[in-house]
Amino acid sequence: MFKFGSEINNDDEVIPKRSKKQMAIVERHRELLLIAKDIISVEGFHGFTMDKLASTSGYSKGTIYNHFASKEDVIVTISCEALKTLAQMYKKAYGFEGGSRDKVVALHVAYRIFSRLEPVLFMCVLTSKTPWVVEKSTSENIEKQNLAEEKLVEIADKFILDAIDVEDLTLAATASTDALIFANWAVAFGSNALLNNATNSQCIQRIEDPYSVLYNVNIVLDGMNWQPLSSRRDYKKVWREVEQTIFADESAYLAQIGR
Amino acid sequence: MFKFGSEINNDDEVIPKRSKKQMAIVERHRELLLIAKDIISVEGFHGFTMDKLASTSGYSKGTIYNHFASKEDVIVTISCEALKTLAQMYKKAYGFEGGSRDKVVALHVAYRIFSRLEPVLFMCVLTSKTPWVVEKSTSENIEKQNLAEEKLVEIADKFILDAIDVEDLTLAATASTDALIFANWAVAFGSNALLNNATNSQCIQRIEDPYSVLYNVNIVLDGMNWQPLSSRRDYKKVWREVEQTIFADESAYLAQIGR
DNA sequence: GTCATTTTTTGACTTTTCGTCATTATAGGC
DNA sequence: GCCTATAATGACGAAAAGTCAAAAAATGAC
Repeated sequence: MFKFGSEINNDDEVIPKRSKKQMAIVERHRELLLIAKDIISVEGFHGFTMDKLASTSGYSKGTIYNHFASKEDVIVTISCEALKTLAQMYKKAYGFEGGSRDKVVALHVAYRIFSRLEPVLFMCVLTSKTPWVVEKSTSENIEKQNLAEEKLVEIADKFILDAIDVEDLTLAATASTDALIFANWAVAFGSNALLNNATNSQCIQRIEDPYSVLYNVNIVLDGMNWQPLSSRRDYKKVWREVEQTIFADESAYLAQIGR
Repeated sequence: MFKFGSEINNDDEVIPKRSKKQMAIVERHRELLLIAKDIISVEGFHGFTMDKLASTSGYSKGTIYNHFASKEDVIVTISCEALKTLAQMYKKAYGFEGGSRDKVVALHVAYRIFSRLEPVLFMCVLTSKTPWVVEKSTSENIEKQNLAEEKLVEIADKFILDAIDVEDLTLAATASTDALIFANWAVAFGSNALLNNATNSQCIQRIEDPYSVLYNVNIVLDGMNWQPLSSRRDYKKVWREVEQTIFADESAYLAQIGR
């Protein structure tokens, strides 16, 4: 469904001239990430070993280690690509026809769909934030991940600036757009992380509502006084509309595999 | 500062009769967890090995494995104890003299202080939610962790029920207390996880406000329409008051070590 | 096309650490 | 003081991470 590092024709990725050989290396890099993802999804993080990655891909261990500094580095790299994929989905959400708040809802739909569509990628992002992984990755890779994260923040920024522009949202003197992004990010990250992982928690089982993320999002956006408030507009409908228009393929696929 | 599993005289822990030998085992269990925490805090999750735990504690490897099924099991057990410690802090927060919303602020102060005071414990909770760890722990231990989590939820429930009682908060027909707990939990979990881990994120660096968690909490509580709204009461002051009264010792300690 | 040079690949090897288990030690009842 | 159940030990096997000298392949000058 998603291709790692597929070079979408957007201005924010400068593609340097590469020799045929270097192209092959880049190609293999992608291939390896894809295989790694598959192994993780079938055998878990522990079942995923560098030996397995080597034997499954058909390359030798040394070659694998030419691409990645460590096993953990593979995880961080996957997380980077995941963030790039997410960025694409955010851009798509930005294109949703609707009010400024509708668009933010679309953004959260994108995040939720992503987390269900690619649980392994989502887990990689989560796991990459863990010292267990950070401790063993190269600083360059961590840097790359931060950059990818920053791009995501930039996109999120546009949603907020637009809302301020059309006066659906007023920035309090004390708050920055960063603070608002942070609030959205925190609630989305927290909600999705808990929903995807703490599924054996009684509290979360009791909710079992497909719109529980939306409830939290509504609370946060109402709290920001982002117009129109949830009492005056049916955001469940908006959520569904987003699912059925710009993310129709993804939603259909999710429904089909029953997730 | 905190003792693992210190048997506080509360009704929710039944202490069965134990022989002297069994007492010694329980005692050692605590000792081992404390040592494990120290190793992790100094050498990280990778520097923490079962051999090191054995040699540092002076016990043999076999004995260590009598206590814990695996390395990951140690993490989950620490996380359990962390949740119990947190529960104590939540109870303390519940005792804060003030309105229902003041108390919730106290609850979030507790969470924030805990995450700064015991970053390793906090990381263990986060890491325990990761498949990397879950995959390798015994199901009993995971069950224990869920139970500990559920107790936390029970305490949180009281804050909300009280607020409904005094009509500071009205439960919408669609929402359950679980949903409200989930919203608070998600924002607290997300905010603290991101603040503690994504410190190299530009977006988060730009915030650098000690009250950024409070901003998010205010947004969420305002969004729930929890009275009095943040526009009508200075919750920064409440936050400070909580820090300086019921968590005075912890705050002083944090200030002292500059964290 | 060929040879020299650079780059890449390989997989055997070392190291590390997890987890096991047969053996040894100990505590406590009689 | 003896006996049995329980716990402790650490040598050992297995698994996986990570390394590196040697082999192979690509490149480019002539």
